[in-house]
Amino acid sequence: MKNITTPATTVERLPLYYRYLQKMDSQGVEVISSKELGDGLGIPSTQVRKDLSYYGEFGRRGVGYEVSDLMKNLERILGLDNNWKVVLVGAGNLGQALVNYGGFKKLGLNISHVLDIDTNKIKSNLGSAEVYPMKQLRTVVTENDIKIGIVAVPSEVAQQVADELIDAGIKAIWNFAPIHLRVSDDIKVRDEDLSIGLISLSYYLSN
Amino acid sequence: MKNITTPATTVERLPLYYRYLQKMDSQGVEVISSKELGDGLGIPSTQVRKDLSYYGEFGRRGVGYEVSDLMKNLERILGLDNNWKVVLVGAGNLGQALVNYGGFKKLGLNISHVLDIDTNKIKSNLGSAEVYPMKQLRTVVTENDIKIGIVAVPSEVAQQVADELIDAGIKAIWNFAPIHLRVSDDIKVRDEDLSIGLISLSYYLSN
DNA sequence: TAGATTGTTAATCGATTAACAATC
DNA sequence: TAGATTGTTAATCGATTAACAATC
Repeated sequence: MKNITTPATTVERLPLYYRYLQKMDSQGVEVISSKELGDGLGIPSTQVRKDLSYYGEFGRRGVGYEVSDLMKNLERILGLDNNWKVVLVGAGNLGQALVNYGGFKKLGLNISHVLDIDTNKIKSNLGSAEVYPMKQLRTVVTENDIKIGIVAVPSEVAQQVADELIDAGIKAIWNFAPIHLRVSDDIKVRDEDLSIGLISLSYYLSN
Repeated sequence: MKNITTPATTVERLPLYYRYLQKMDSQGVEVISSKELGDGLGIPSTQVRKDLSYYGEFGRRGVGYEVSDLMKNLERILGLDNNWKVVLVGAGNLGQALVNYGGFKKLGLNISHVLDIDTNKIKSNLGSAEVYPMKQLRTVVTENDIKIGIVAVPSEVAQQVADELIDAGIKAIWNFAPIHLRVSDDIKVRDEDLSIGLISLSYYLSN
């Protein structure tokens, strides 16, 4: 393993590997080859091996990868063993869907706190997350040492919410507002622009 | 304009251009340079020009791009003038959030029909979309000539739902289930795997 | 003409894939 | 040893960026 920078595309695939391993593990599979792993995800086996090689040598030649072992390694690599707390700002339709989305808990991630301007409007289907008014943003973030924030508010206020989150100590933002957030270099922003998916399908159907 | 295949990454950026132009247009801006457009989205001006150049020459040297003109061209390129009907399968939290997501209508796309196994469970906040039981999948798709389907059902049934949609005539699928759908080559699948976003933030915070 | 900005070429950078020695 | 599969190198492929002539 040389210390070359990992391609961004590799990072996107690691979660897929991890989740597929979870699935195989739950089915009692103990050893898996890069071919089997790749086939399950529509990814070439060469790419699976190459991706993993950025982080170490996890397999045995002639044999494959031990499922539980590779899972543990990926947990560490992806930082899932940190048990991050996550704060969600904006409890509209999308925000509520995210809180109730089952996929995160399995991954050691959970939306622990929810903020909204109108705490009354929030329906009670927010699972185990605690709900607070926007005013308490700073308190919630600092007292719980939260580093990850989700922005699910209207575009017009997204930049302001991001600024407040960063000011309170947030280091990574998952942004669902369809605007370009301006942040300093030490803050990681991940845009999840839902319109793009649907428009790109329209594009491919038309061309 | 030569006929080279357009990079997939370019297709992802076209919707961003289009939406930013809509915003500028609503603010009364009539002409915009690739620099201004790029700055608003965090994209280099060279890339903006290169992206557009795959489809034609839309600007005037020394001047820039006429906003309304470029918008019309992008509408055509993205196929937004087709006024696609879209069928959503799965009216859970996420499905409901998608139906109520305001961003699509502005783009000439709209979720016109919703399917779910349990029509009773569906709350009434599904806007103008019509709700049908799963049994009517084929009828809804064929009678309305729908080509785009959204899969927002649990992973266990996602492949089966996709198969049924394709069998009824759907050509493009927006898949929110975190599994790899197996489809023939003439079907376009766009995966929207929500876990990846959050996990990748965890990764970047840990490294 | 002087200044601005496009459209495009060529150079650079980054990601994927093929091939194969190493090794279980 | 024979068969299988990893880890890695080198070749290929694809995307971004710098530079600049064309032109308003």
